Amino acid sequence: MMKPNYQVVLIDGSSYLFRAFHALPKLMSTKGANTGAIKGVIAMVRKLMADYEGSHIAVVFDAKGKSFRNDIYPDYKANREKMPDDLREQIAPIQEIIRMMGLPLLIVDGVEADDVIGTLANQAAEHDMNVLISTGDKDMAQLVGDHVTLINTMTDTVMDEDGVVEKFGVRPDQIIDYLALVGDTSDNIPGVPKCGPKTAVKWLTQYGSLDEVMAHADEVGGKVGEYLRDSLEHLPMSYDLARIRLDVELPVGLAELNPGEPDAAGLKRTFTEYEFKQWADELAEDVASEPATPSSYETVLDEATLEAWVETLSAADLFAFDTETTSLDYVDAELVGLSFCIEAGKAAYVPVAHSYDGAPAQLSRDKVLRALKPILEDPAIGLIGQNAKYDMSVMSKYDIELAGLRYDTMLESYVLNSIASRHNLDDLALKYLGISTVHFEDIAGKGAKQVTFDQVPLEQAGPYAAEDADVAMRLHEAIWPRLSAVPTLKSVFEDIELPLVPVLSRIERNGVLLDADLLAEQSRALGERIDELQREAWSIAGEEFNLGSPKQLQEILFEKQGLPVVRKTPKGQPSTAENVLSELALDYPLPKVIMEYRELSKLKSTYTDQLPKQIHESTGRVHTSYHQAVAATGRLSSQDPNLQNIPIRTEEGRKVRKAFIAPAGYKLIAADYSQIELRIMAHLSRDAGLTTAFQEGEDIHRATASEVFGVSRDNVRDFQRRSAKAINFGLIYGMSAFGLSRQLGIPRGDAQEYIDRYFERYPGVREYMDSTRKLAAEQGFVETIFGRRLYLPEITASNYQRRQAAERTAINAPMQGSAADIIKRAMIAVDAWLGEARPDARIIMQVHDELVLEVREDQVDDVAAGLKSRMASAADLAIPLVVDVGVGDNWDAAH
DNA sequence: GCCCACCCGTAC
DNA sequence: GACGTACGGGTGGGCC
Repeated sequence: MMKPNYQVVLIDGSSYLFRAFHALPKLMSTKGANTGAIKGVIAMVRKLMADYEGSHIAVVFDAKGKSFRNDIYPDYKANREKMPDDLREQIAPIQEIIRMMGLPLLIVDGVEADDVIGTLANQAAEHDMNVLISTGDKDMAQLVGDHVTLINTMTDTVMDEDGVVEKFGVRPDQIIDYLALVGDTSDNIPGVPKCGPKTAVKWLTQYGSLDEVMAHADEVGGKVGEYLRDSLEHLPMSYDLARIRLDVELPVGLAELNPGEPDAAGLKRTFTEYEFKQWADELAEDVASEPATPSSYETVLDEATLEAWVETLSAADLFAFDTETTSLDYVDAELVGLSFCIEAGKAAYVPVAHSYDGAPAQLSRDKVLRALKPILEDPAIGLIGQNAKYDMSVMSKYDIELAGLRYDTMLESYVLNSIASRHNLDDLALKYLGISTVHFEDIAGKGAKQVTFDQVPLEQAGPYAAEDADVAMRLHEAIWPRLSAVPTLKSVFEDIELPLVPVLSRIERNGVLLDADLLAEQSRALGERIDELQREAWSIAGEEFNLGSPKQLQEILFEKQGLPVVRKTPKGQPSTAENVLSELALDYPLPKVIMEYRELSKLKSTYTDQLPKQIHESTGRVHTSYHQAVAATGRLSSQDPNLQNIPIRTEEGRKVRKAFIAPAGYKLIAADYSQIELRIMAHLSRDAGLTTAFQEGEDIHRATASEVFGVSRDNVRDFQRRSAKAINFGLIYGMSAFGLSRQLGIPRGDAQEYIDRYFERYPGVREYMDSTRKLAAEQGFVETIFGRRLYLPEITASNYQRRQAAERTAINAPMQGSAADIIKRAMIAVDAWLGEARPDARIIMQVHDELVLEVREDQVDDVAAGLKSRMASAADLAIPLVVDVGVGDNWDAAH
């Protein structure tokens, strides 16, 4: 597409400031300066300068302090949160750099950036000049017209008049009306309640303008019609607030908005200071910036082309690889096509099973796989994937074991910064490459209309699939240098996360055998008891209601029966949570019934009803998905079904585990780390008392109770041990006296006393906690024993609550994360040991501190011993790691 | 019927 | 509000 000629380019610096800050990864220079937003904003400005060289150009920022809109409406932007400090400190450097780049920088008191841009655009349009406004702010759509176009430089999307209609459903000249009706929570502009985008468009389409909508307010039916009539009074004000001014007084004219000579030395100094190495280097060598790599995507339909690609890939050291299939579920997924990228911009899609009407002839799947198998199974040819576990699982169905996996961009992003973003391809592409990719839903549809990939026409499927591989390649190139620059992160990636991928793929594919008949019987029994409880509850309440509805229950308990409100939910509703009910149960009959009802209906709906449905017909087993890039601390998570929250604490719940069984001739072995997080706390803090207790193999809660309550080990009472246990767990979670008092049902003062005495007896722990908080605040992250990082952007938040939450995470993450690192290392070691030498023993589950294996009976002793020793030696700590091992015909029995 | 927020509860 | 990390079911409201 030809770029129209824009004589004027106006950049909305303020809108990008916030978006860059929130959307891009937080960066910090080694001197501790936050630089993520600086880099993001400057990158965009540079790009615009390069793309529109020769135009009048200006960068506009909001002025500090209030604008004229506050005079119209004192609450304008009133509920906006204070700007985070780590963003505020980046504003001055950004503006300084823009000045040094020689760009006109406009900040006008009393008005906002929007109004300055509106005024300049208006002046330019009057002179028949074409204006490009670079902004991330949707409100600017009202300025679009013959001469004015918007571009979002973060997503590279351009919006002209048709684009506005497409995005909003109304014309640019209706945007102010639209904004007035919808309102804006972030600016605190009131609209019409319950009137969202859809309703606003409907009205404006029908009546044409806000004035006409207001004139016909009486015709609008329903609840929302009432709201509209209630809003008539303030709507003109909302319109006025949303309206960008086109006539503000400016200190400079259009003609003066020309780029001047950049201050190269200043830029070099500044870029170096903030460690924007590439930009600094460019200045030195004065190298013209490289043009973006043009993309060349190919859809492979004939043997000769396939052969050419086979040759290229065979000779490659590294290429990116992706599969397209019929399902997100790796068990059911059938291969539809494969894509490869040999270098950024150069990729191919090989379709093998597109079967829509009129699909062109494709190479047969067998033939293609036969040609590719030697490449994919060659450990010397490196592969880059994005969530490669999925591709690995799919390919294994076709008897191809991916052998050369070197990089997985999802895991690279996760290890680099686990919380900065979601780690899917589309989000990463936007974040690290600044490009908006074709989304699956764009070509396959969504909801009920979604089709499987084999039904997507090749014209769309080819570029989409090739792009996936291309983007994986580019992402790797963008992320890896940053990841490998930190040795501990590089090692977490290379020694833990990447080797874990094939292990997890195997565990998932192994699956777990369930006794469906037993679960059905449990469901039946639970159903009976649930019916009884429901009748009982109705009889006590004197009316029928839905026991599963907290809303209805709250009415019955607190309004009709007049029970005291113990605690409220965050939304201000009287809480009916378990601990509230158990308190009320002391004095009233209904809560106890509800409690049992809740317990049993949870078991039935979540477990005994649900699990049998998840058994795959093809394997007769359930196959969970372990997610490796979800939990911020480094833990795995498990989904569809979640096998990491199967009940164990109550007798009733525990029965579910009897349905997790070993096949005939096999046993289950369950091995779990004993007190691993407390042991890690002992290791990290090197507290003498704690260390000794573990070294001598004491019951740690008993030992703690003995210290805290000043009694001998033999005289620890039951409640003392229970309290000590609560303290120990609380420590891991960064607990407060309030939390402990609530947990134990004791006065807060007593809880504080326990905590004080704990720290007296274990001073090393207190020092560790203090230094961890301090270090977290200084460096902005905490680390596990193996150097995995968790960033804590809110550790310096001015909001007390948020800061406290970040501090608790800072305490918890090194322990939880180190435990995760350790069991991951153990999984890799155990998997390697089992390898091909022990085909009748396999890992089938991981539950954070526990591994479950399925082992042929005659090998149980050997495997149990090997498992135990490998888990125990997965880390070398100051105290021993203890592993408890159990064997049984089912998971319950194996404990 | 689909989507989402909310409440609640399960695990470690 | 007050103890960290997850996943998921049911309800109920809004929307199409």
